[in-house]
Amino acid sequence: MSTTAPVRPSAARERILETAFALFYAHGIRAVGVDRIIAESDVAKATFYKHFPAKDDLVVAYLDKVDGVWTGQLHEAAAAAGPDPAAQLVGLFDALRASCRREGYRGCAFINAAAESQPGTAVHDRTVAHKTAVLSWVHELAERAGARDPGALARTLTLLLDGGLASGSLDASPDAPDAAKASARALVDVATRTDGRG
Amino acid sequence: MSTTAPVRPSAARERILETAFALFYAHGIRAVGVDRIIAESDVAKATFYKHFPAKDDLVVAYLDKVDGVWTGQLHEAAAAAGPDPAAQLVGLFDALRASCRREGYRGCAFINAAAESQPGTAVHDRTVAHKTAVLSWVHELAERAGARDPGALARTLTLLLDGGLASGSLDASPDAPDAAKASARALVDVATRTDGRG
DNA sequence: CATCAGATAGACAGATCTGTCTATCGTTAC
DNA sequence: GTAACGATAGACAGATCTGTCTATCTGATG
Repeated sequence: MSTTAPVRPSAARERILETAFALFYAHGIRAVGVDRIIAESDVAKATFYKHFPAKDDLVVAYLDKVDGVWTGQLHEAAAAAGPDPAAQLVGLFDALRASCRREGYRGCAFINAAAESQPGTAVHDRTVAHKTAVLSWVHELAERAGARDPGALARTLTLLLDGGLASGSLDASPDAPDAAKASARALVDVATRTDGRG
Repeated sequence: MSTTAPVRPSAARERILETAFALFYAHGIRAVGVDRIIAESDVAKATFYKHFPAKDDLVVAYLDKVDGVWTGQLHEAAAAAGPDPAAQLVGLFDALRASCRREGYRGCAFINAAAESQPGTAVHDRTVAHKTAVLSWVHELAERAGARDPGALARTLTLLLDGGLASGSLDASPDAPDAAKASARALVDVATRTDGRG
């Protein structure tokens, strides 16, 4: 029993973060007060402010958590497409489809957070950092796929991805992710063709 | 002088809407209180609530205004590309580039509003209505361009557009709109090619 | 047993938010 | 001139928000 003691990142903190994860995403950041998070995570107010001195600290931690989850899904979807980098560039769009189909889907948490924050703040910076990381990961994939212009291909694919994420919650029809994937396939194909007909 | 009397949509109302337009877009909807709008538009509180019984009514009017402006820019950019519908489908992306370059650009007002509202509310519905209208306009253009699958092409192009709008404010580099336009050209080309090689 | 860190409950302060209400002032129309 | 209307200034209510603080409890470690 005492074996797992050293690794205990505070159950209360974990509960707060879990509650914030659900509430911030479902209702927006400003719409959810710390009082509600405190109540729903069964935590004392002093405990909350001990772990997160200000609400924005919690928001950044929330974005860190979303980053971990979403990046993981992206990588898994890419890996599931097999070893070929070009196929992975297409396969990652399966993560988009899965997300959009999820109950309570409400768009990209980062774009949403950016909509509620100002440039120069820690929250906004965290959003930019996430988008930059995704772009550079796709870029690397595009390079390994042998794209003629990996930068342009990566840019286009992330645009499609962001568009799908953003409009996925504004659109009843579920064909947006499919359209995104189909276009991604066409664009990857054109960008990696070697016969010069691209 | 009495000639223009019948058409006087209240100067105070216009001032309120103008102020809301600037503040809501720059700071987000929840971040701007009605008190601030009242103060900066030099209007009495009773006047404000006479024209907009609740804040949400002003938000919807704000989105109406944005819709008018943005749709106009979109149509103008398309028209500037000439009479060919296929060229217009590509040309409309010039509106994206112009928007992203504008000082104080902070993404798509509709996506931002959706991030701060709940499905089922008037504000959220207004956002969906805008996106639907843009999609059907692009769809019509795609049909006139003779696309094999106008629905798929329209969907893809609006995804690119939304992606550009959403990430335009999260990205220091200004090449996103150019990449979107280049991809749009490639996709339109493939979708309207008649030699069956698409 | 003693100590100390982390958690708890909740009062409190100060700001801010939406929305209501009263009382007054000009201007226009009849 | 007078009635009606739009606008003004600003007090007010009631809720909610972030953040602080005190006092107490619990459980593990020395």
